[in-house]
Amino acid sequence: MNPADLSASLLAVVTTVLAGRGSSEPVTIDDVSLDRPRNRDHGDWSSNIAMKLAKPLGIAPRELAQEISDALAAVAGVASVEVAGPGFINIRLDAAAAGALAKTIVEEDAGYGRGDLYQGVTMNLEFVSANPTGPIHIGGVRWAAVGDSLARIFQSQGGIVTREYYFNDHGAQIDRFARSLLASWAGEPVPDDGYAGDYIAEIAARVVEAYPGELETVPTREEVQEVFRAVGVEFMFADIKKSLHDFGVDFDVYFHENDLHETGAVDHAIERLRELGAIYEADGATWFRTTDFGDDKDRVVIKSDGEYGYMSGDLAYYLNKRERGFERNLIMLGADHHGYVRRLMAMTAAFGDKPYYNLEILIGQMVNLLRDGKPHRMSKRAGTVVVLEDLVDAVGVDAGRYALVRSSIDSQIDIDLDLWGRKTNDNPVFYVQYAHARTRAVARNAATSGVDRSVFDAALLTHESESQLLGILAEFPRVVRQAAELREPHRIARYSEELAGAYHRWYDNCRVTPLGEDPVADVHRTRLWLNDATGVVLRNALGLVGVSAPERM
RNA sequence: GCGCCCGUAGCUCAGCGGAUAGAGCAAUUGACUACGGAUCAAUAGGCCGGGGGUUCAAAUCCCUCCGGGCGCACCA
Repeated sequence: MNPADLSASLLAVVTTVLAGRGSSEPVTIDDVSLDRPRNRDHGDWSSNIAMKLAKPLGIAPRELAQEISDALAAVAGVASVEVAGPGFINIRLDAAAAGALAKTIVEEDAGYGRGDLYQGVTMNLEFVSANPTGPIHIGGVRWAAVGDSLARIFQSQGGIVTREYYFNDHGAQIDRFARSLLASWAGEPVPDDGYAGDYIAEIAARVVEAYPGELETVPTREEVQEVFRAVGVEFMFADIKKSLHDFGVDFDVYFHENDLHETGAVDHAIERLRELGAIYEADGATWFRTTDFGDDKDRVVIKSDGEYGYMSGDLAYYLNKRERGFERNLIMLGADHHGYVRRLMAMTAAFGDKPYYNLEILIGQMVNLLRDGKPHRMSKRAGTVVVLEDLVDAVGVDAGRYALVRSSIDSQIDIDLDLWGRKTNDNPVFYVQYAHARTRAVARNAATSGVDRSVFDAALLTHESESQLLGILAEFPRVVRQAAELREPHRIARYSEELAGAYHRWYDNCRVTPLGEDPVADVHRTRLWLNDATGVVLRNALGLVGVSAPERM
């Protein structure tokens, strides 16, 4: 008896009760929501369906609740049902029905928690997309952790996911980068609009190293700058890729903006909009009438000097993704880009697509890194650069990813490098990882002591801490689904902490291996199933946030 | 001025209409000749920024004010 079964039973009961009252009120599985009450006195599961339906039916909530309750009590696996408060229906399962889940989980193993929310849906997740003009700053790193986790979650819901990195090798920022490299090489000061930072000198030196003694022979300064541009970008980009890879994030597609221009995709996109009547000329420029689709001002796509406006690349890129067959396109940006949402949604609508469906923009708030309680400034342009490697050096991949993924992207977060670098119990990631390592240690001890999984009798899982643990294990598939629907990986992380806590409490109360000379009994064998089930779910949960589940720590 | 996000325990943060608002850390007190003490048990700590409204029920939804962060180009 898992929550889905119980929901189905409840729905059947409610439908019958309503029919008996001559009501044709339509009720679906989504209406009969079941909650796990905080307070254990309120049962294993609780439903507010009676309070929701009472009003339209004109019945007293408690009266309706009682009727549903009486019918539900007869369902197999349900130990008791009572009506409480204003009309809550509190359900208690018998131990065997609740405990059966432990076996199910062990058998489903990596499959437990998967769902079919996005079965067969093609999804493109674009994130990080930092320009190769410097190291990735912490905002990009947040998305590396969260975006990759989202990808894993969508995949676990059957989505066909492409992780994509859009990189701008076309615009003026790259020009500035190239000029900065050139200036560094020539021993000149940083150009006014150039990039500072030690990495510029480093990259310049590597370019020189790649062409020993040759740069001096290049006739014009422009040509030298071209070398720095082409080779410098390549080096920078290779560094970025490697940093991300070391962080456990690999992309399926690295998309170059240049390709859009070279293949004429930009003109193609503008022509398409022109056919749709969304383009006009004014003040010598070409405009996209985004205000027809909810934007607050129209946007330039070809400037009066003949150059493409910034948005033209976005138009072409979006069309390109659609032409590549992606149904759902998600773009993850920092809070400093939230102003783009409206115009991109206008674009989506102008192309005849569905805003917030075919295209979604996720906005992540800023991250502050603290060291010794003092903020680190993060800007490629300023001297103090905090890069992915710094984070990994300070706290490691697991703690870094976990710290970034355990908070809602709507919240600005402060990450204390000292705290997250600590390998002690004030670091939540270790609390969870330790719980997993402990399930493995218990399993090893069980094997040594002759406890195996040859017997499973769920009715023996009667301890309060076992019922708590089972309740939390049962919730995992819903948590994953919800994380997918809401694009909120932090729910998985928080869930894993809750599960780890319940496991530690269970461990404290219920032994898997018998004490001393006590004989191995069925209760020990059955508990081993529960222990292993917890290990499976912790591993699956950590996997979804890209954090390792160690066998030992 | 307009727009997006945030304001919950000392700190970092959960809580997409439900019952007595939670976790971790920090504080205080306990538990190891018991499967790993990186653990557990207990205590203490809150006008959920203020004020209105909707609802049987609001931290949650709506309005408004205050406070903080980030944006509002023919720059990318």
